[in-house]
Amino acid sequence: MSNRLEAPRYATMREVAALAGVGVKTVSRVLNGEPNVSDQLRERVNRAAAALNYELNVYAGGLRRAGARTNAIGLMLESVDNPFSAAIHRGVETVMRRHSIVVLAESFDEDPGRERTVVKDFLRRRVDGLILTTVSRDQAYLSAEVARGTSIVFVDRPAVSVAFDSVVSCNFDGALIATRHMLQHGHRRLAFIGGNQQIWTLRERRRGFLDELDRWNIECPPAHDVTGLLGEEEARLAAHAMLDAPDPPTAIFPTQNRLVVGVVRALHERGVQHRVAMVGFDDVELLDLLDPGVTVVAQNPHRLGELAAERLLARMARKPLELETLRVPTTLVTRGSGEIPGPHAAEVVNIPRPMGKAGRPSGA
Amino acid sequence: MSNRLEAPRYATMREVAALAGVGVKTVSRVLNGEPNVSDQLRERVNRAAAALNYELNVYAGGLRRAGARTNAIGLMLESVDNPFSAAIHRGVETVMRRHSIVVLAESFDEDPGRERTVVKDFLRRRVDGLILTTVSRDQAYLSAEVARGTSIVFVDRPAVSVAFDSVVSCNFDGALIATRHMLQHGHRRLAFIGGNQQIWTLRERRRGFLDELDRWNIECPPAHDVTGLLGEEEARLAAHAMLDAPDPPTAIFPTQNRLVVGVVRALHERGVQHRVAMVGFDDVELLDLLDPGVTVVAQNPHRLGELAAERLLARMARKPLELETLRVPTTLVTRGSGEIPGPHAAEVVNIPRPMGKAGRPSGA
DNA sequence: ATGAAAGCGCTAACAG
DNA sequence: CTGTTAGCGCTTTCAT
Repeated sequence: MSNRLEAPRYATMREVAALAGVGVKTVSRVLNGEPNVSDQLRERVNRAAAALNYELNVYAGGLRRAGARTNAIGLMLESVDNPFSAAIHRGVETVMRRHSIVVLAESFDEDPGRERTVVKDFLRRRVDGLILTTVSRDQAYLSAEVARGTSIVFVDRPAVSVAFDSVVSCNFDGALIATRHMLQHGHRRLAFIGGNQQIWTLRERRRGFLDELDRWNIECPPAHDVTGLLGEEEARLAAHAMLDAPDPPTAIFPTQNRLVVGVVRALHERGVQHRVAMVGFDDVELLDLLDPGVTVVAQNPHRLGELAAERLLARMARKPLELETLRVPTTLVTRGSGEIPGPHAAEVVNIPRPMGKAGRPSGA
Repeated sequence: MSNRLEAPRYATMREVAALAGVGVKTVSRVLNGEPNVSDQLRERVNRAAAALNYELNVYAGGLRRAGARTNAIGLMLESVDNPFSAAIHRGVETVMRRHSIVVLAESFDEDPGRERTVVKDFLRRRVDGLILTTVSRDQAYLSAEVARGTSIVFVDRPAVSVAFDSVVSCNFDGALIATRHMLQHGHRRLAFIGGNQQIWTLRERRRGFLDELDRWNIECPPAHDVTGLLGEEEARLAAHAMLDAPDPPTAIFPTQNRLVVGVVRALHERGVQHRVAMVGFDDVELLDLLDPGVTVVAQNPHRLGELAAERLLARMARKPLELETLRVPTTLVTRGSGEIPGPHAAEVVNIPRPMGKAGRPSGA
């Protein structure tokens, strides 16, 4: 007696064919916009489909179709919720939409365990390609995919153990420029504030920081080289701790959007935002309206997403391309906090030339 | 001679069965964790599957399985890129992950045309349910889905023409409280800054604003009741225009995250952020660190997402539930900008009691 | 405990 | 131009 259906009931092509009084293949032709159907039948089929509220089943079709494409790709991000990830997501979506490809996005929260689960899930859904941000040191679990011919592009962080295309920001360069900027403004006691050392971007940024200090023959004491911070709150506390300790830094370099916010908070809480300089890595909305405005090295996550998507499409089309790591430039955006003069501001003209180790002239 | 495959090549169950020397059904049993397989065969199958790098094809299975579920839901958002939408997305994902359900998120950019495309796309992929944010006045295109038994929940904005469950914020209440807050601080010339009037949330917020003004017997001149603004930049310009005109508002009420940022910018550009009051609708990161801090009515988009997801799961499970609109409270967060005293601050005790029209005592 | 056969909804490959 | 048949990869059904 009960008419309650346990699951939504979709009409089938066979039912549409029956109602229209035609063969199934004719229905398939009409609904897929194929040629060789008379206007009359076309009309009848459309009418029947509408009457039955028919919707094509893309997966049933794909099953039979040669080289079965699902017209879906998998996108693994740190978190769909993080503005940086979300911008990548939008960039990917924008490009994929032009090709009627759907984006399956999943957060993996920097958890290597979840990383495998998510990828496995994508594969079981037979996505046509993968765009991945990862933390795993060991990406051997992907080598099977290489053999199979799955198209994969890494975004934000390059692949480690296997050779895939990658699209990344110029992390090293950005960090180096930020560091030089602080040095040129007379700072010598700089502090590095960073996240998980497992993450490639962090290591690159730290390398840029230390390299530049090295060129200036400056040591960074361990107390001013803090990594492993998990978020805004930890960065805030770390900044407070540093500034409470003897010989505090005169300039701070937080190297991730969440950490930038944490450090800004600490400086404002102590009311030293006009005395202690800072340059952040990653731009965050409203940073320009703070007093002082916060100088940052800005990335272009939307562009990262677009490029990764375009690269993936090329791979999926089996274009013969060399393996490549595309690098998206970073930009120093000066707003005040990074231009607060340090104790050595007067000596600026006398600093070692920032080129080559130990002050050697470039090209020597 | 060429071995280059045009598409990734996945091993089939049949191949695994052949290699393991068993029947296909046995492979199916093992790989789906079904009982009634001897340890010996189980072991052999797993070995063969690993050797062939086999991955289950969820869609092929679902085709035959009764009540075929895809374990995917469709989530339509304004933009995956908008922090508000992204927080909803994360809330939905968090809940769905616990049920091994994947979220297919798509941006529709407040475009009614795209709205239909996206929903159609979801249906063709046979998602198990839909969580939708919409602009369309006419949602008749969904009535077919009701008939079919598709589970649908609306989030952020309720369904208009058809009866579905909805999960929304207390927009009216929030706007009313924000308005009262400004009035109680001595402001009488308030300005409303809003987006697309098509959008329900905007209309609710405007209604809350005008209702409260009405209780205080205050008129809002058309020049101070601006809607249809498309983003940060338009809001910024609108605020500038208002403040340039005669009889400028002494307090401004931008009613959306993008618009809040635009107005804040305008106030800072003119250097009047300490003279002109403002209360925003929607919280935005770093608003608390501005000078003055920006008072807002905060929503809880993550919670909206969680509730919508839970409701959808209940619907998908065919639980017998009444149609319902769940309301998530909004919170006034005072930070300074909303507490700037207005010209009538001294009269605060003499204002009409803010209850009932025309100052009538409540309950009369 | 195991597997052969049928069939999910669709399209490829052929007839007519 | 139109329709029939087979079969995509899997699970159901039902023997063994």
